[in-house]
Amino acid sequence: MLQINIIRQDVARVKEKLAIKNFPGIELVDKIIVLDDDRKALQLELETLQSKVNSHSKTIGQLIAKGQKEEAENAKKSVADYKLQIGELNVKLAETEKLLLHELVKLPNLPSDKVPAGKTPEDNVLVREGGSKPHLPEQALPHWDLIKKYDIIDFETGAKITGSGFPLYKGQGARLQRALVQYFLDYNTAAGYTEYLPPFMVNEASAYGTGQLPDKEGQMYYMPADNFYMIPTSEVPLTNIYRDEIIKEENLPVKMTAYSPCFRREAGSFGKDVRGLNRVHQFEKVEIVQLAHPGKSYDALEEMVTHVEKLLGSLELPYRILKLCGGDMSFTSALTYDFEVYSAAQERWLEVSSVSNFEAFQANRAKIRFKDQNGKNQLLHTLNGSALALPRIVACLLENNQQENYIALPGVLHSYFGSGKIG
RNA sequence: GGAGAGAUGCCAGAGUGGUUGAAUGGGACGGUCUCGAAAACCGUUGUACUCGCAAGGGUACCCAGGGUUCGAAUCCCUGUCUCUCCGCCA
Repeated sequence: MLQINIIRQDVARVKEKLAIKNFPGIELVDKIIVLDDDRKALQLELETLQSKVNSHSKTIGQLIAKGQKEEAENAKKSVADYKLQIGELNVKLAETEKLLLHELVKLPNLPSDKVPAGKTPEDNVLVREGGSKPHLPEQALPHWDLIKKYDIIDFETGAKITGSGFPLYKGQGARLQRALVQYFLDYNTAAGYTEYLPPFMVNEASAYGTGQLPDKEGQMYYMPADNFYMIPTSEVPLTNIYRDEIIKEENLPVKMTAYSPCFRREAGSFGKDVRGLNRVHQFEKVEIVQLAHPGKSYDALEEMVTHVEKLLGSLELPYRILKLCGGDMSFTSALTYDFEVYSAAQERWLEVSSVSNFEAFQANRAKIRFKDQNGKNQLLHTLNGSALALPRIVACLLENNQQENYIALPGVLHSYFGSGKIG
């Protein structure tokens, strides 16, 4: 959520920035400012009355103490009138605040100055490419065939147990998941990230704090009996660790990593994008999150990009890094780099990580702050990225490394996997 | 799931209807003393919103949400969480 004060400071700039994100409701900005003006006026009126009630009440107390009962009774009567007005104003103010918040949460984060203009993924800017694409033989198989050939992932039985998009990993397939998670966590903690194992369900306040609610409600699995949401990413519990907290400046940046399964309803997805491991309802992911000083968040972002890049390099997968254009960025992000690996058998790029700086957008809603050197509380910047999401990494590992009778695994995984190959 | 106890500032912990945004202690910060430090002493030490050019005001907040009252940290209701006991259980 954008800070209302920042919007008010430079309305023209806010509108300009929203245009880069191709936000269709620019006029919302003016509406919000009018609502905020109303709010201020109502608040002033209300507080003036409350102030009167308070001072009268004090007087009444003193009168009673002196035994002047009649004067006290008269004073009580005069307060009753204020109380009526206060009641009405309270209702109006609450309505206005609700409306203001309702509109304010509709505004996406402002893109940073570094974000290129553009509308579709074609407008994303290629930052770097790395690794080399393998030359596969004619009869190379896509991963959905390879998993059957080696009997390592069973979608049909997963569908029987739960439903479509809930893969059942088996044997070496299950072990590969464990090996990758372990490797990623070790890699992240070696870089100074503190490892967590968070709850996989969160309450409403947490889902709201990181911005999953209210706009992405339909994408989460929901448990009505307890009002819990299954996490779509461990970013949610990790970031919410510091919700409503004030961090000491010397403890910045806060660097966290966690493995978790991720649950996504993916309502509305269809077609070849969802084939095999490309899009599933439950998948494993290791996430990195940073809470950074506002002046240092873009350095932190670059650091995270390098961190993920080296990790992909160590898996010996062909990758590329894209800087997302305004139109392809998420609602909450100020700057995002996407990491894609090349799936040789599908002959397409698959997104495996997305590293973003949210600036103060999440922190404003979740009230994540630090005390600066002047003793003033300031919002932090939040950043996160995947390091890494497993399914598409697995798809590429299988496809790109397929041999006639086995699948070769990159050297870094051998000790974790207990073998150098599948099959 | 059943029974009971509790939730107050950075921490501990008073406070059971009237200048209480909150005693006291600890911590932290500033100062005095000291060559320096410790000790001692003095002082400072919440957040959000809002009015104001400023100085300086106002309002709200003692888990959360309602209620009673002229007035609530204090009384009532509901919820959440924590602890203890019982039950169940990997």
